[in-house]
Amino acid sequence: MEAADQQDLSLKLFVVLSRAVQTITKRVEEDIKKYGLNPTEFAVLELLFNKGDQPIQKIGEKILLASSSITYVVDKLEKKQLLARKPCPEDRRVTYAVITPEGKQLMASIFPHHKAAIEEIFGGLDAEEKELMITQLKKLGFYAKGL
Amino acid sequence: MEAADQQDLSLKLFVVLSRAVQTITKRVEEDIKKYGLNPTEFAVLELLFNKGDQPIQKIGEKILLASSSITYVVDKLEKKQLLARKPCPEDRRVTYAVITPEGKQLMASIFPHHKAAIEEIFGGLDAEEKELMITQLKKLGFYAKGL
DNA sequence: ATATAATATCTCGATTTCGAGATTTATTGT
DNA sequence: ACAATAAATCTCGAAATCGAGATATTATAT
Repeated sequence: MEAADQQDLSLKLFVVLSRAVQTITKRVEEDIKKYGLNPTEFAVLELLFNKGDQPIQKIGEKILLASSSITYVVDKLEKKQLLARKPCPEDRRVTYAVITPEGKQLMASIFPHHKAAIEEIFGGLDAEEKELMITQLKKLGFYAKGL
Repeated sequence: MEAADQQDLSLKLFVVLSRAVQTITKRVEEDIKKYGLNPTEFAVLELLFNKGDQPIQKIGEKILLASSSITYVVDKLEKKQLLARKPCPEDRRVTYAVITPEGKQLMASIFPHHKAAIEEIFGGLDAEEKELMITQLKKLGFYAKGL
């Protein structure tokens, strides 16, 4: 194949990928908004809910957010009483974000609906197609990351 | 397959998809930043460069940006002399965004590098795999949009 | 013909995110 | 032990985006 055609194919994939993700993300955000949270707040709570308490620093790494942004989101969730800050005794530079009982309760009531919503949004593909896409996306992401 | 497993699979696909796109987007944005533009500015200029002059309204539809945000971006590009506003004589509600010679020159010098950068970023898949992924993503996006 | 609807753009205030740099604490090298 | 370096968090100002609503113009329905 010509090099120019290859480039056009990659460009097209990039466009289609961006479009699909924008559409899907919009749907997911609509779903999350129903629960009174924005996507970032939800991501933080989901992390704490499913993976346990985290140093504030780690949250930023996991959900790819700048440290200053994390401070902002954690402040908001703290005001909403959905999480609390807890100083780390071993390393006094570190502060843990700890999900509160209210936060747990909220997530426990939200998460099943959230999963069902995503299942619906991804209904365009069957199980086998999803498996394959996961494999291919991992390959793609892995390669892009290593550049 | 159990319904719960299906949900887990969709959730996993959502996570992998989001991650891959975040990684890829970050690479592409790094590339664009080199040219002194942010992703939105680039998207607007690319649209005008490749598809010709557009009513401001249309730009928002194409790149999925709120009208107030379009005004902001067009203002910035106008200040940079990369585009100009031109009133539409037939419909006086409409203002066209018109790429300037400087804008064209910039895009002409940027676009080949941009395409090459994307080709490199998507190097993890061969042509056949890209074709398939395009097909599947379209299916996914089409379905999600129709919900 | 005229009132009503719709459309295109813009303004304004609020939200979210970022980057640079400050502060505090821990680790490392000498 | 001490200085230099690294790490975690926060503050601050700027940038980008949004939604609600204002304004001007066009289209529609009576």
